[in-house]
Amino acid sequence: MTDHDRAPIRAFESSLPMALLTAREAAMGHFRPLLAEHDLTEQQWRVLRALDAAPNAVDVKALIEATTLLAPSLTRILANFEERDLIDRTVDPADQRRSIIRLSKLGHALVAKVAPNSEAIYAMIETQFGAARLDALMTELRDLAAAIHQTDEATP
Amino acid sequence: MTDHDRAPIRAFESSLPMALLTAREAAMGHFRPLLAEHDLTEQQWRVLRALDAAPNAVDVKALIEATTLLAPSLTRILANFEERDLIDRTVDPADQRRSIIRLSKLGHALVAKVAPNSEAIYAMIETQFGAARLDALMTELRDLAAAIHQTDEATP
DNA sequence: TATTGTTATACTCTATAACTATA
DNA sequence: TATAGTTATAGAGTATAACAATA
Repeated sequence: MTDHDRAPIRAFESSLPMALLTAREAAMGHFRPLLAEHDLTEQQWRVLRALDAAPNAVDVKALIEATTLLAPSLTRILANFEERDLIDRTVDPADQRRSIIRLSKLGHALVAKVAPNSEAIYAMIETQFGAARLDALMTELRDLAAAIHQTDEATP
Repeated sequence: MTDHDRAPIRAFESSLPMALLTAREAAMGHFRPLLAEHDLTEQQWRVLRALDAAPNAVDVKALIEATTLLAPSLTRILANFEERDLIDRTVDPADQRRSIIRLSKLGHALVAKVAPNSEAIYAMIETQFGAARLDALMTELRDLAAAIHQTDEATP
C-alpha cells in the first residue's frame, strides 16, 4: 500500500455477464493449469468431454452444437486431435459429406486421466460452497439460459 | 430432421464452467451485436464500463484488476481508445511511471449511448426470469466466486 | 439447390518474456 | 532492486465469406 493507491473500481460487477465471467474465471483458474499439463486448451477439453459424453459416435454438426464452438475452430481442433491420435474419423457411409468422430483408445485414456482431477476440484468447490447450494445454482443457471433464449424467440 | 440425426450429446452440461459459459453466452448473444455496432469488443466494453464506474481517474494497474485483462491486452485497448479519442491520458506527477486514465467527453458519450440499450436488454431478462430471482442468482454467483477464492488460499 | 465441412483471411485476446523508465 | 507499463512474439479462438464435395 502506498500513498498513490486509489479507491477500487466498484459497481460494475453488478453486470450479469461480468458476474458470470468472474465466477467462471474463478472456477477455471483451478482447472486451466491441469489442462495445460496435458496440452489442452479449454475449448479442446470441451470437445473431448462432449465426445466422451456422447452415447454414440457424432458428426461435426452435433459437436458444434454441444460445444458452442464455430465450425472453423472445431475443424482445427479436430485436425489437431487427429495428429495426436486422440480421435478416429470415418466417413458416414449413408452420407459421404459427414464425418463420424469418435474418441480413440488414447483419447478415452486422456479423458480418464484428466476427469478425476476435474472432479476433485469440483468436490472442493462443493465442500466450500455447499453441495445443495451448488445444485440449486446450476438449476438457476440453466433456467436463466432458457429464459433468455425465450426472449430470443419473442424478438427475432 | 433426417434419418441421420443422432441422439444429442448430454450430461456434460452438468459441468459448472459449462453452465456458467452457456448462461453467459445466452446473455452476451443479445449484447454483442450492440457492441459491434459501435466497434467495440466485449473486452473494450469492460474497460469503458470500468472507467465509467470509477469514482476517480485510475491507473493501468487498477484497470487490470477491474477488468481481469492482461497488461498487454489492456495496453493495446488503451492505445486504440487514444486513437479514437475516447480517453485522456496524463502522467501521474507524483510517480512518472504511472499513467492516469480518464474517459474523455467522447468516451462518456459513447458509454451513455450504449448503456441504455444494455439496460433494456437487462430489463428484458429480468422480466423473463424474475427480478428477485435474478438478484438472488447474482448474489449466489458472487458468493461462489468468493468461496472458490477461499479454496485458493487453502491450497497455495 | 441446399447442406456438410474445410479453407482463407483478418482481427482480437491469451500468455510469457524481455525491455524501458522511473522509483 | 523493484515497480509501472510497453513491446515482442507465438498461439488460439472469433467471425465471415468463399469453396468443394455430396445430397
